[in-house]
Amino acid sequence: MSDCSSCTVRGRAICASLDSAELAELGHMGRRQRVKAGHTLLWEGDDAPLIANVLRGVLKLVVAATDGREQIVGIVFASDFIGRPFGKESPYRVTAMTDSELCIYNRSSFDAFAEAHPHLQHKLLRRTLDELDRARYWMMLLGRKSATEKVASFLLQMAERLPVEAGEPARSRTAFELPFGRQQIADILGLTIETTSRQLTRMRANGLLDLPSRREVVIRDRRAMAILAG
Amino acid sequence: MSDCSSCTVRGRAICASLDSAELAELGHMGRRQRVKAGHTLLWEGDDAPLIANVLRGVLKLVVAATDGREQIVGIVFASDFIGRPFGKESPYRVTAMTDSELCIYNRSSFDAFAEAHPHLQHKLLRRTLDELDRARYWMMLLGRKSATEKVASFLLQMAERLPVEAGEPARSRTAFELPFGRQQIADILGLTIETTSRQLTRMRANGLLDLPSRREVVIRDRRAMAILAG
DNA sequence: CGTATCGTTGACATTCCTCAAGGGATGTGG
DNA sequence: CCACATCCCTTGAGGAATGTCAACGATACG
Repeated sequence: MSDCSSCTVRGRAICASLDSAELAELGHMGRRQRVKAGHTLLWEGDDAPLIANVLRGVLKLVVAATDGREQIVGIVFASDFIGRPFGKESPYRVTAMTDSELCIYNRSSFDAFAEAHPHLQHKLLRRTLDELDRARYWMMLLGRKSATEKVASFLLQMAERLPVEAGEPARSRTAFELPFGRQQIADILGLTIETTSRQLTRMRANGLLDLPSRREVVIRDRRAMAILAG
Repeated sequence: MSDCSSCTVRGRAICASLDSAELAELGHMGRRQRVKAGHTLLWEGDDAPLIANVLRGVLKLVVAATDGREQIVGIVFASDFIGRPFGKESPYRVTAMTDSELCIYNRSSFDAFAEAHPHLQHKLLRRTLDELDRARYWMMLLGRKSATEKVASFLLQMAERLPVEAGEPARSRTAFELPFGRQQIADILGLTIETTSRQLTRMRANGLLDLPSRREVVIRDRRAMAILAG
């Protein structure tokens, strides 16, 4: 992998902190890999031997209870990174939700490289802080919001966070295609698939939404949706 | 504040990464401050003008919904740090739960110092990664566990994380005093105070617990508790 | 066209929350 | 030292929200 300079996420990923010499060095250590939707990269309790940048696709981070109940604890988009730098085992499973393309590094090499490149660590730190804020907001949603509020919050957040395809305005977007099905929405919100489905059906009945196909969503009344989100 | 070398959390806080010259420089920037239980240091939406190390005491990070429902999204113990380095507003309220002692820095000075001291950023990064893992585990608890499982998990985690007083073995501890009341336990677990109380009462009735006083807990059957925790 | 997967809907069960009352500890003033 | 107030916790009864189980419908795919 030598063409980091033409990378699709160059400028957005943590590598943006590197100059071209450093980039060449890092590029030498990494390899590009495609993974199919459904493929699991890292298992819960694994020694987490890899760090990766996401070039394309959407992945989920999953924590499972002993009896199989699952909670999605993070969603990873293009330009985000995956893995647990500095030697701890992965506390969650990482699974691709769509066909994805990654830029993978051996963890120990990556760690060593990071130690030697403070700018990279700085980027990592900022990203991790942002991710922590997001996780904490989500804790409030999981602990304190009703099913309706959860679904409304989820849709609004997806409208903002979902990667924009070719030349749409990012903020005002109101129609989008979710990269996941009902069960996965339920696993994100800490609900059952049935409750999730009923909430969506009701929102459609109330004219807040259109659901043109299984995974497409059109928010018709953003204002009302924001009120529902609590 | 000049006696960082004799600091109670020297060696455990992020400052452990600094040599004595650097420590002196940082010590120059900071000031010690005591805060009373109940005092709020940082408000949700604040510009988060400070970074602090906790020398003593326990603080909570709280996210509130628009209507006042509260979720505790983090608990901060001695040697942990508070605040949002690198310029974002605080997404949560920070309130002392016990009388506490802090070592406070102006954020912009701290940021500048951190930029110049990669070791410090490295420590910050490691801590933030650990905290993120903890937050994500808690997301699973909030989204997928029952009231009983939540309370049991909470007690076990407190037995491990609560600071140890004078010369007790850290791991095997089974009796401890919680630094918070029932309402705050409820706010940590995403439950109501009544449900929390009922769970504790039931565990006591089943011989899993003793509750010698309002805030004291003695785990009598750790094994059974671990099973209840799911 | 048939089959598998996913989503929706309904009936019912359960958990947890809400509202209300009472109990126990702690602190204060008399 | 006692009476009283306050705060926090516990307990109970009833209800609402969500989960469970089951059947059916729709969509995608071979």
